[in-house]
Amino acid sequence: MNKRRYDSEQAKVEIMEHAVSLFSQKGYNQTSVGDISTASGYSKGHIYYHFENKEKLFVLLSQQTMQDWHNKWLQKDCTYSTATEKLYGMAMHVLYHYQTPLLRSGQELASNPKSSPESVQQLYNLAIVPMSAYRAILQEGIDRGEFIHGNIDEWTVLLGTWLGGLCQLTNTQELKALEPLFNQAITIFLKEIKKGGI
Amino acid sequence: MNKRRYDSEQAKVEIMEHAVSLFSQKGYNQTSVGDISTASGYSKGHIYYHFENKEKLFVLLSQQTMQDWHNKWLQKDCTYSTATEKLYGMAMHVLYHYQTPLLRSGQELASNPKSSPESVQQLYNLAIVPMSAYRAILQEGIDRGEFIHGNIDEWTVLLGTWLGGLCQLTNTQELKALEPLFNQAITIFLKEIKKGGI
DNA sequence: CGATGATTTGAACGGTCGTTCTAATCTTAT
DNA sequence: ATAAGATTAGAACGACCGTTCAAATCATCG
Repeated sequence: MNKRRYDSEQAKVEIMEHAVSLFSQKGYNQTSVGDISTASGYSKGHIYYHFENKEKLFVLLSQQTMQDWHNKWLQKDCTYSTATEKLYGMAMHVLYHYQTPLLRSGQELASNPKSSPESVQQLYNLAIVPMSAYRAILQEGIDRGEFIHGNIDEWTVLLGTWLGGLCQLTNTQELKALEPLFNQAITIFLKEIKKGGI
Repeated sequence: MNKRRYDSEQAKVEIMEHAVSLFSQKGYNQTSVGDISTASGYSKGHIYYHFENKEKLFVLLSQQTMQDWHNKWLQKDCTYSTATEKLYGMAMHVLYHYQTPLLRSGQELASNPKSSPESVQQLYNLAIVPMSAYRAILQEGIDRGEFIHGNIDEWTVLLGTWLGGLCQLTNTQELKALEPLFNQAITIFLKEIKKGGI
């Protein structure tokens, strides 16, 4: 009744790490179970010992990645004292920690009619995580009197789509070089919502 | 030496129409040549009579779609009298005519290592088309004295990513319902760049 | 040691897909 | 009408992929 017999858990972790890397680089459809097998050094059969199928593996990795992103944000969140600071901090957090390539390959899975509806739903649910984080900051800003009263749902979507759009640039550009762009987006957005900013 | 013998050109057009539709709905990898054959009613062999391979077909369709989008914009462009009006007009043009699903599936092709570098390059070049259209409006606004002097390249990227991000919503929402969101994005953006807008 | 159950492998299956090839059909020109 | 060339169909190939399965290996416990 030991927790670990002979390190199957370690193998599972290694498989997941290589799978995340491959899905991010090549996308969902273009990453084969054989690729994951070769990269991780474990047989294809062994992957199916740990995971029901490729689809479930991908959904699990996506959820775990998003969870990880959110947890890291919550750690930073309390280090800022104003909602305005939080917005700039969030922009950097998105730039450096949002796993755009992995989450984008989820669209491949979601657009495939053969994918199980359950998996597709689980992937769509992931989009709620960042949106609710953005919304929390905006709400806090209103409550604290930093931001004007406005349509918070609309603001959330506008902010989310802008940051999401900017993230697509991470394919082709250095992250460091994108910092001014992300900050400028926040600055422009703040002009709209900040009290006395008109 | 007639132009059309017996309507092979018509067949080619029909194949292209169905291919665009399928690539948009199911993505690049999940759309097989067999799918296009079934949908169009022409045999797989016939598709290869008109097109060198699946990859070239997709690139051609992408280019044609982008060209079409740009041409339609140029027709509208001259009906607006100010750069400000053009920005709002562009937002609607993007919302209703930018073929997000098709162009997104280009990322599947581009992320596949087996794709020919030439095709990947051609797809990346497509991104220049909308960006230069945005830039032209911003430049005109500055020249006409509507907009302040600022970093036009940065503005172009910020506007482009925002509209691009908003386009992702067209998957799940009605286009009509997105109009206020697109307009609001332009309004916020204009507050930053409009003369005397501070 | 020997049994038991967890772990791991690698071959094999069934299916799909992009592409090629050959033959058949059709149009046009002579 | 018949040859020549354009067009179309459909079978076939070779490669790959997700998944299954039976057998082999290993750690632990009685």
